[in-house]
Amino acid sequence: MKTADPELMRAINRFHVMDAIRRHGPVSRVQICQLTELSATTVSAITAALLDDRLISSLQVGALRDAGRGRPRVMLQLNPDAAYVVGVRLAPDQITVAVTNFCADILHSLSLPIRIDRQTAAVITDLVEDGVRRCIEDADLEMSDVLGVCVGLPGVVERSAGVCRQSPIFGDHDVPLGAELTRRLGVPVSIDSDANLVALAEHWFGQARDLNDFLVVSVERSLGLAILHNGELFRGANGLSPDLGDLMVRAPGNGGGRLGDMASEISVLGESDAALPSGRGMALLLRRADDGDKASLATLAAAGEALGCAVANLITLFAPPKVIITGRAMASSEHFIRPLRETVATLLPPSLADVSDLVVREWDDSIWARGAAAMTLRDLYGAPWGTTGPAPIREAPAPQFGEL
Amino acid sequence: MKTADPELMRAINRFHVMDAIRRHGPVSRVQICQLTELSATTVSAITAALLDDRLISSLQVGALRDAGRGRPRVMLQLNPDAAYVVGVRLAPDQITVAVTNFCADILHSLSLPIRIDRQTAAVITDLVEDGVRRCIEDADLEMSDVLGVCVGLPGVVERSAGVCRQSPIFGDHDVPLGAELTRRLGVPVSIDSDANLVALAEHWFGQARDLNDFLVVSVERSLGLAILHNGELFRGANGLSPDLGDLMVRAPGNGGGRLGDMASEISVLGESDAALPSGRGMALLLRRADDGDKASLATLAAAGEALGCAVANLITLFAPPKVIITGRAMASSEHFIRPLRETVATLLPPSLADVSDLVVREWDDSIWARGAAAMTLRDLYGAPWGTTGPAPIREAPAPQFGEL
DNA sequence: TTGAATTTATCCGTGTCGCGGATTAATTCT
DNA sequence: AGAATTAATCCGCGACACGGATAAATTCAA
Repeated sequence: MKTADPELMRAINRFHVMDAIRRHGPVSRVQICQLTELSATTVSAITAALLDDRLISSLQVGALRDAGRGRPRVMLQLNPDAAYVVGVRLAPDQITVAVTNFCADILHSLSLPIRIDRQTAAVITDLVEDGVRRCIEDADLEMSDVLGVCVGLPGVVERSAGVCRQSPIFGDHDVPLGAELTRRLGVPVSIDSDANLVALAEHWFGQARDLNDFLVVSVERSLGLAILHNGELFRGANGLSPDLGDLMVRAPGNGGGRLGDMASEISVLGESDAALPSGRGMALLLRRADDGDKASLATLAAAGEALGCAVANLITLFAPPKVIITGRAMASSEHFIRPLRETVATLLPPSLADVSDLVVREWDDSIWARGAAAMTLRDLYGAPWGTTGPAPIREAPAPQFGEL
Repeated sequence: MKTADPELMRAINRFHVMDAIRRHGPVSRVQICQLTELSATTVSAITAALLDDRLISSLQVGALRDAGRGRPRVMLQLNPDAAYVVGVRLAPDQITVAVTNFCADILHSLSLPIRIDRQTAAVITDLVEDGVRRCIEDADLEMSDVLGVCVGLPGVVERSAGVCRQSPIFGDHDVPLGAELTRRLGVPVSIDSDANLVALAEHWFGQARDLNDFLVVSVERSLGLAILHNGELFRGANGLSPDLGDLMVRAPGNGGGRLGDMASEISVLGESDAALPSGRGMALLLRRADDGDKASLATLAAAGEALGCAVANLITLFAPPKVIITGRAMASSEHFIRPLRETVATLLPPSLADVSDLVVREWDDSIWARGAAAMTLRDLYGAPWGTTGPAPIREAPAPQFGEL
């Protein structure tokens, strides 16, 4: 851990101010004082520096004429043009690229519907490089305007090393995607699991803005998991993102096995129908279930129960107030979600029965792009040791000891 | 999170110095400079303050006459008498109490072999109070000498609230043990899961001193789990300690269910033999297995496989370099451990095959007592945000002090 | 035995930071 | 137009970390 000096002090407080501005929209200096519990003097100094660095800008008056008597407050906000970042998402059947500004607003996005399932890593890297260059061009920007790129993909990703340990996208293991793309594009490229990006986006912009702990479970071709714990993305010991598909579960009704072979879209479809391109098979299955087809219903229920078992275990471990189930098609089907809910309710120990709220959320393509942006911007905000997210939630503290 | 001011700065650096002294035995100021990367001036100032507070003491010369030319370094160490703390462990069949000094050395300990399984919380509290008072007296101390008490017990414990949510010890749920004992004893009493105490002890004193990530799985009457992640004890969202027994697993061979009903000593014995007092039943079972009794072997193997399944999932999530299996009797039987190892090896995804080293460690009664002491002393060290444990991970081996 | 060399620990001056109180700035109300 | 009010900045203070100079305590060599 870093040793404390005035510089660190400043970095910490500067981060607090940035974070307050990001979270609470256009905000005045006095409000920042209250939010951060810093003195007016300090806030003034820090905001001056931030304005000087053009990371924030002051909103010209004329807007908020809030009934106040004295000198009007000048509102500060993130400067949208302080930096641009690119988010890339690799899914089995498409590559999506988006450029965002410093507020993580999407300026331009681009979707390449290509089946990259079993392409070689080299081909995929080519496609990503071209997509990024094209998207930047279409957004009327230069490569030099871009501060960083973040690539999200399913599987086990070691962010700190920039290596994809294992993914349904790549045939190979240990693909050094980050370094290779950094070399080709000439800007820093980080990679992360797609679930992590969604979790960060939910935390910064979505329905988990006021939560420091929640899970995101993504159900698509493969299963993704992200854990936000204590306001930070949880990573394994080596910075590994955990992979939900590799958990072993036992569903109440049937046998057990690798979760990814029981509850992902790919496994569900394999059982009932040949996989048709781009979600047609799933749509078919869901329609059949809606029509009351026993086999389809059973298939979905089995998947839901298997995933429910894993979710129950995760709740037992992390006790998150909220679990967000997300994904494209299957995740929003009641035939899948109801068994999932019931399984969770059955398996959870009584002491944890009510801690978690399980919600379903369909995502649009923009959410992960904003997550990718946020992931890159986090560094620019200068977070000294990571903490991001909402205001601290303080319980009654543990018993303190008097001074000796 | 706290806002940064000079006071916090000092607290951080002060903690670093304390931590360096604790970890690297008697140590000179120059060495502390290297360890903490603080300037000599700062170290001097902080150590002076610590000496003034009598938290550390300078070792008189005469010892280390290390062949050096100049002014000899004066060694600093924790002052053993800076504070005394009491550790209590509640197990189903005994209460153990120990008093330690500031170095977590045990001064006196006391064991009450009482079956407290289904006693009322009030009775247990009485027993603990008496035991603590008695032990302090036997150690020739006064209550006022004692800085704090930490109680470790199996089950789900919410340390920050001082509440035992659920435990095999108590019939009731949500026992506010911490507050009640604090009131009765007049000193701060914290509570935690016994597994957490063992984990902290391993981290401070045991075989995980150089690790920032590891798991402790305790196999006794019930199952305990502690997770040390990023140098800190992992707790669920509300400060809940996770409970291993509540995980649902599926063992490869047989069916599945709640892990606590499949792999704990109590469950194993229930299947094969009536529980005899204080481990006799387990000894019998193990002897039978050694003699080749098929049923006993199968019972142990089933338990090992069930636990192995859970451990595999935990490794998938946390990717810890080390997993420590601990406990009294069963945990050290090869008939239990071998199936466990094999199950883990089978279930672990290939990408994680070699990340974790699974070791077995029998614990003596002292280890958890030192853990309880450490848990209480941590606060006194003034850790501003928790970080405890070994030296920062360094590529090059720790610098030697001979030269310079 | 005594002075040079050497290593350790402290002292002093400087710069940065956050903070509280006074001061200036920009409004609205009367 | 002046008083009241609220926002932001300025000024002086104390705490801290740091680098370089200084004092302290020892060994080595003559």
